[in-house]
Amino acid sequence: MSTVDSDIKAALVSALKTACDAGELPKFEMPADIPLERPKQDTMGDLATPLCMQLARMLHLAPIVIATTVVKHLPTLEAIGQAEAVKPGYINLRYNPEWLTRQVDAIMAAADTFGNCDLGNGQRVQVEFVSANPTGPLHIGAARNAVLGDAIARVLDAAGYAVQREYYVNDAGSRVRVFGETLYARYAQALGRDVPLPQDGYMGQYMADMANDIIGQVGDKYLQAPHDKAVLELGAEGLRRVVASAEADLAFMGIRYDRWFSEATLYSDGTYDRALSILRDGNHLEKHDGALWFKAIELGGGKDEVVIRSDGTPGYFASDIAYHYNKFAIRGFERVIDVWGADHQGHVPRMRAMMQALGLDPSCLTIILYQLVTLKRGGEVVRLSKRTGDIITLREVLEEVGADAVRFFLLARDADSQMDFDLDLAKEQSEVNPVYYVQYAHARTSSILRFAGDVDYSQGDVSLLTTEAEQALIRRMIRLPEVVRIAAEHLAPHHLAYYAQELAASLHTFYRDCRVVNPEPGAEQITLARLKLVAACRTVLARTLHLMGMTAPDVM
RNA sequence: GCCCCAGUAGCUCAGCGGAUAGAGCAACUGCCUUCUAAGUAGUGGGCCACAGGUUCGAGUCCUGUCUGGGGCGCCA
Repeated sequence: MSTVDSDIKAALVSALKTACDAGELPKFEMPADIPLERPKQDTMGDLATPLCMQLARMLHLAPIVIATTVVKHLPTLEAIGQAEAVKPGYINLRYNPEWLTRQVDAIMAAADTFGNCDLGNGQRVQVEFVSANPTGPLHIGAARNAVLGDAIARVLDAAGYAVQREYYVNDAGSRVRVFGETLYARYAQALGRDVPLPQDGYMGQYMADMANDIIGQVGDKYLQAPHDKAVLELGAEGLRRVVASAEADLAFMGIRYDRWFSEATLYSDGTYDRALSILRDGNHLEKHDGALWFKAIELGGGKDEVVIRSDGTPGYFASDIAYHYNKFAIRGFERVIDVWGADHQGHVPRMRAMMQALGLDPSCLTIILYQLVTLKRGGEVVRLSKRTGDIITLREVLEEVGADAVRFFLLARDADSQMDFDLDLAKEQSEVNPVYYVQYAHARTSSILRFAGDVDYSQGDVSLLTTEAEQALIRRMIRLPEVVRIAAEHLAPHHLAYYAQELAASLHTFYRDCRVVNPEPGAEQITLARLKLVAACRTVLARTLHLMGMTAPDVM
């Protein structure tokens, strides 16, 4: 489908050359890329190129003169029915209606693969997302990360990349120790011991709940063990539970990972030592103030960063070094995408410096930063404090508003855009909620096909689809490949949300203007053609929804 | 103080250097004996924060200013 664009570009180049050879245009160097865009208004056509305005200066000719000449020599193309040179110097192109309607058959043939492209060429890319500290249930802040990361993975998959989804489990840091201490304290308290919570411990009620749960299963055996051993084992047990609950929460919104990667293994399998020795050999490490530092400044990393603290324990950055060394040098990913909240934005320059110091290409690592979400309820900001344990969990929100609504709302904005997430609005099942608007369109197509019964419309003649509404709908449908391509190139799945609404709008307009199942005599053929159109549209809607990780309901 | 992100219709936001800047909601006016009205047609609404610059062409790129958010820990 996207070959149409390249055919058009080739045809434009060919027209330019013909005009040159005929002496109608002066000789000049062909531009490397031919710009092709969607006109702002439908009346202008389906595609347009401002090419001639760019050439005007070089050729010392008015853009409109060049455009007229190019149009004159434009070879005929199957997809293009009309080419026109207009005012400032655009060439506007209009699809050939017969070609357009044939795309319905093409979509039916492509089915679930419609919209895919081979942009990625099978390149191995890893998307690492969420990766929240496993010290408590996922809270709502993780939702945007989850939705964004998963949609990026889905889009890249559709764009022909070999995608691996990964969750990085921070099971090695000092916070895990504190987590174990907290759990131990709650455990002991529940068994009647007066053990204080650690400084900086986790205050949430969930820790006490977890302690009780563990007691229910294994009793007081950890009280018998030596303190350090108990903390360690209890911490590990708690961690297992927290990770399992994260996995369950994410699965609840349709997100599955290929791998849950343990930070601790970086230290046990030698990766950490290897990565660090590379930095040492490259003279990127320096000891002062009792700590070992990564010299990021000299590589443009903003500020130097502690690798090993003065107490001898490795900091989070030590793990990051080893982890990214593992991703590229050991597992061989050609490209890695990390999805981070904007509050980690200061680390990005250091990550680039680190890549360089490890002898890796910094451009192979893309860090997607998303702005933080303000949670609202009926227009009121909902304040959260993780410190006091006063959190809103992802699970609560999923159960309250539903996974589809959470996904759509958090996906419908550019990652760079700060946004409010209004729980009451997301929950509202009315016209103010675009989630239902889009899903309703899909349900409507299903409903029409249901109503039609067992009719075999596979031989429907799509060339009968000549009305404005029918053709407008097809125009929208065939845009999906382009939307996927753009979303993949920019790692910006929000384009899907806008496209979904446009496609739904076209379907609804078509529904109003065109009776599909028409029992009147003589309407048999148009009924079959329209049923095929509806089926194709249903495919495109479902595909779009699935790329966003949403369900496509048949009944609403 | 320095760094990052944003500032576009009353509100929430799209807008891959190109044409008369778009969508949803809100407001107003219409449309259900018809396959789902969770729908649809129309109207009004804009110095694209501000000031310079680059360009044939700037909401889009550059510089500065203002406003909002985030960051600048031997936390992650």
